[in-house]
Amino acid sequence: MNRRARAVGRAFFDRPPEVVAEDIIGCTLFVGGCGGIVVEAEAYGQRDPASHSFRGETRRCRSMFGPPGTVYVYLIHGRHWCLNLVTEPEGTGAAVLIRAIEPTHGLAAMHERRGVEDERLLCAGPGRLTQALAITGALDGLTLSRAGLHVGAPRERPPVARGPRIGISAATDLPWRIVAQGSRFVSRPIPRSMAA
DNA sequence: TTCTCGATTACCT
DNA sequence: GGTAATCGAGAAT
Repeated sequence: MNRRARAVGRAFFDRPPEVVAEDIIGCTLFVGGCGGIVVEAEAYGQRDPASHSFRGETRRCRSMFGPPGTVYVYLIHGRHWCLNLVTEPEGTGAAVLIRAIEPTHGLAAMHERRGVEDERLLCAGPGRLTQALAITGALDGLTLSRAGLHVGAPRERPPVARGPRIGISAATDLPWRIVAQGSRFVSRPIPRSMAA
């Protein structure tokens, strides 16, 4: 890529999470000169028992109830940060979890932060992605622009596949995990038997 | 105040 | 394949 993609507007996030999760596949995501192409995302909706917002607004998930385009970053298992982007309907705790990108820019910095040689393992997983991009809880609650996050519209929309979300114990029947079909940079492929 | 467990990852067998 | 690491949020007491 020789030129930055046009940034998506607030309207991009003014849609339900399952729609944003699908449309963000193929978009570019950059932070501080590092980033790449989004290849995996999950939707978390209102009244979704797998979502942090299911039990209402708490100190941790307060950012999920902010306006669409708000950044929600939380710590999981005491060591990994996970990056979410809030969608509409505003105030209901709907968001999209960015799980993996195909790294294209700032590879040296990302390799250094991750400490791995294999390019495929740089950003394949929510915790790996945030480590590679140096995203922490300091960004929680900020808008995309204030957080220094740049989401760009895709040049072309890749074919996607849907399947059940990973690592949850509730609402496992919803096919709200979206991946770029055939990408080797996803955290794990969707089993053919579970594809929706 | 204490206890339990998690939208994960890396390392070990 | 199994499991330790590690710590904060939320539930339970």
